[in-house]
Amino acid sequence: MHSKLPPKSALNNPLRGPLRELSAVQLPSERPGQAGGKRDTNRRARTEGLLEAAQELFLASGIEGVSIDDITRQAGVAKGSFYRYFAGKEELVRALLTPARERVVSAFERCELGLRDGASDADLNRAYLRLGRELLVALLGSPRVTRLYLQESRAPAVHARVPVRELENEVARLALRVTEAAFSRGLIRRTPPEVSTLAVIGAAERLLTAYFAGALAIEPALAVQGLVNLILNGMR
Amino acid sequence: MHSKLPPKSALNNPLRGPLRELSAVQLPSERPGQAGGKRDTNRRARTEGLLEAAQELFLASGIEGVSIDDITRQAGVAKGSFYRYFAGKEELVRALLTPARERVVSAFERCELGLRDGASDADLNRAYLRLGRELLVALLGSPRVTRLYLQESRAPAVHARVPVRELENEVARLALRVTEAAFSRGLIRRTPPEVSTLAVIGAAERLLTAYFAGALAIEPALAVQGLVNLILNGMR
Amino acid sequence: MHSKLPPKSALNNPLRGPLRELSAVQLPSERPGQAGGKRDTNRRARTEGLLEAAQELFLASGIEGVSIDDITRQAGVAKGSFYRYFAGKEELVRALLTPARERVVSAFERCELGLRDGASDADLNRAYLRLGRELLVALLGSPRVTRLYLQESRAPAVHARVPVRELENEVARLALRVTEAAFSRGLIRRTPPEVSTLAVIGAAERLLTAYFAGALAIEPALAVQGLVNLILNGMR
Amino acid sequence: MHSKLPPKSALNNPLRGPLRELSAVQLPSERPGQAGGKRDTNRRARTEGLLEAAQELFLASGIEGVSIDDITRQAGVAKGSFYRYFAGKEELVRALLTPARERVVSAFERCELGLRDGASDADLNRAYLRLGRELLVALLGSPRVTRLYLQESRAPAVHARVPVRELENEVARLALRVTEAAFSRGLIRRTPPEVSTLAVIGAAERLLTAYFAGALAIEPALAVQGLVNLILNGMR
DNA sequence: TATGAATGAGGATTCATTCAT
DNA sequence: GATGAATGAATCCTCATTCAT
Repeated sequence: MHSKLPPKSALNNPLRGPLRELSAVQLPSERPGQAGGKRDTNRRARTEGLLEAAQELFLASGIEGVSIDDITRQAGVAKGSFYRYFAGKEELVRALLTPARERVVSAFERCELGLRDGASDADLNRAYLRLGRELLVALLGSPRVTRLYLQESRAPAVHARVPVRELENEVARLALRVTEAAFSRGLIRRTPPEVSTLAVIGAAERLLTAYFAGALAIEPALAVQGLVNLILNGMR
Repeated sequence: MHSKLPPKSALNNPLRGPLRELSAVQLPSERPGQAGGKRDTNRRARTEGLLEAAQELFLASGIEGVSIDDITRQAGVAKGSFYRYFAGKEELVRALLTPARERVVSAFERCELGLRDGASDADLNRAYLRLGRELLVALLGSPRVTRLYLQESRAPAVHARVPVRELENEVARLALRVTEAAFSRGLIRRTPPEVSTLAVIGAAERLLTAYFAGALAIEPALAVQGLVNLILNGMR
Repeated sequence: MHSKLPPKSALNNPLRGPLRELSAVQLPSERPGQAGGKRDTNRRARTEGLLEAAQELFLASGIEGVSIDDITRQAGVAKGSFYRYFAGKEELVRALLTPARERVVSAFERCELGLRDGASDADLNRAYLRLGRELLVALLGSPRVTRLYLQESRAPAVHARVPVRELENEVARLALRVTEAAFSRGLIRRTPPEVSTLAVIGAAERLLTAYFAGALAIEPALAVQGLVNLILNGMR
Repeated sequence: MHSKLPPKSALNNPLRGPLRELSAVQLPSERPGQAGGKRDTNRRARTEGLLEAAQELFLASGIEGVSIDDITRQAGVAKGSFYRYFAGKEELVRALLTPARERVVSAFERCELGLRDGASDADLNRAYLRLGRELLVALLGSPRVTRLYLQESRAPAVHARVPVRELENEVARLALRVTEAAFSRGLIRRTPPEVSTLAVIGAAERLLTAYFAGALAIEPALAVQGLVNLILNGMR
């Protein structure tokens, strides 16, 4: 079942190439030239260069603190070229989030299914652990996108931050569905589903933030374990 | 148990006066005119007007999305007047946070003391509940500052956001000390202190965010109860 | 003949009090209060404080680079008070120049008289030497005003620099009259009066500038001697 | 003897094209477009237009009295365009001075060489006359830059005036070397080199200033002759 | 298609001057 | 009289977006 996960080393080691973490860059579709042809290749290279540059800069200065000029200068392309690839900063942010978003969504859906099938406490335990592990893999597999999400997902949904907030809403919605699935089957009792859902999300996000900031002494995998323990069994 | 909480109306209804939530505006002291004189009154009114305007705008557009022009226009004062009261946006943000910061710090300190004195599980339970309640009072007593903190405390510490991140660091530090106090007394066992501290902070912040966004169906006091239950006893 | 000159030490040593070099500060005349009374004393103190502050700042940053704010802050008075004493920066500059201007004018006039009376080459020599000496005394007796004049007298006559340029014109006019007096008596032959006049002025100003900048290794008195030698041997 | 001087009309009449006096505008080289292509042409035109506008305005109001807005308005370009061509006013001033600076430096160097080779009094006389003539040609060939230099070279070296003061220092240094060359060969005796150097510079600058102000009745070439006479007869 | 030049609105900050206290 | 608060124009500089080359 876990055989399709990337090996552990891929999670902890720095990624080799720039933006290796982004699997499938989204491109406008109605373009001339064959897929894989020279034009297509150039277009992809440009797009990835811009995304990579923007990603780096966003993490350093925040989405709002980075100008198109900054991005194109960092990417080494002309300013005018930016607008051939993205309608604006908001579209670029959307493109930046899309691959990770898809992975997170699918992780949630798979986990939800697993949760529906389980029945015993052990099943619940296993499902939640898998939820944590899969999300961890998804998030740590795109560390910079994750950091971008973490740092921008709370600020007001204005301008280029809109797609981040959309993702934030989607995550909350997906997570709530998971919790409600568990709740409806009587596996969770004491806490209202909204509360426990948001609490878990908040806890996880805060731990991730600390991890990325280097402020968490322990391994993220252990932190997940600790978090799941905490969630399931409480502090005592 | 809830008798010390502010009445519901105070939490959910808009505050009457501008910035009622800010207790004591910080002012430079070496100014002419008697305290309480006309000049002093005008000065305080201006300062509060600017803080109030900035607060409103920050919540709507984010700190970075609001210009000095926006603030002075909203406050109804001349652009140049801003700089008589604040050295820049960063200083204004600092002034905005200061009263709440002090209240939060003192709440943490009081709670830490209570925790040190307790010995039994019941003591722990009580101390944590009081921690939650006191912070809740502090935070919901300054709802807009709290929202400002929540929305800005994750983004990069650049420019005017610096004071928010400073506060964020301080909160994490204070909370960790509380947890370590409990941990050192053997009241918490299973989870490393950093993990449980950050998890609780993250959970609380997320719940507050949802509450302020109107996305939490239940009362915040109940949510706190639920959160503390969750923390202490786990989901099961 | 030299008995009325200040002693040498007064020329070379730094002046003790601030603005000691300014003898008679010009004040608006139709003010209430007796001359020498408390009001009058305060007024003079304020005026001198502002002039002193302005003088210092002008030398450091140029007349145009200094704001009213800078001056009042440096003088330790309220900004509004400035306008009770001066109509604006231009008037302040005028007040700054006036005492030195009067001294220079009278020096020129005395020298011109001496030149008209003389007949021999020795008379000419003496008159010119005295001219140089008297101007030197006048200029080095108000070193900061002199520096201000030197640094501002070439730039366009706009705004607050107008009075400096007026003085510059007056100096050129006075000097030309001196030269023409000598020329008309046949004491100077080879060079047209305008040329020699302006040449001498320019040379003297440049040497003074270097002296004040600390770029002239020799004593100013020796420099004058050298300059007069240079001029006289050339002009005859 | 005067045959190599520019004809009178060239000196007194306004120059035909804009900034004809500036020989080679300095441009960043790593720009796209062929040299001489449309882009290159436009770029040069813009640069010259800005320099020309600034030059005119600087002479009228002084460097400090002219804003970037003034310059772009006068040049007929958008405000933002200024910064594509110059990092700021200081850089523009530097660009304005550079061609003239190079000409002056080379004139000094050639003259110094000539002076080293000469031996007799006649050689000295000739070398100095040539020095005067060459500098005159250089300075009157760029009359507006010369005027700019004259009007700004004494004021404090702040902000955009820094390059002017740099040039002023360089001129003094070069001139001193010339004088020292003459001095070391025994051609000048009575006056210390610093004094005579600065005196000559000051005299020449003052005469030029008067000439440009229309306050010198005689021809500049004659004035130079007069000045050299004055100097040489005095210095020997 | 790629480039970077052009634009002018918008941002922060300063300033001279007036005026209420 | 003295103070410093208020004002809004002015200044420097940046930015997103468009467009000629």
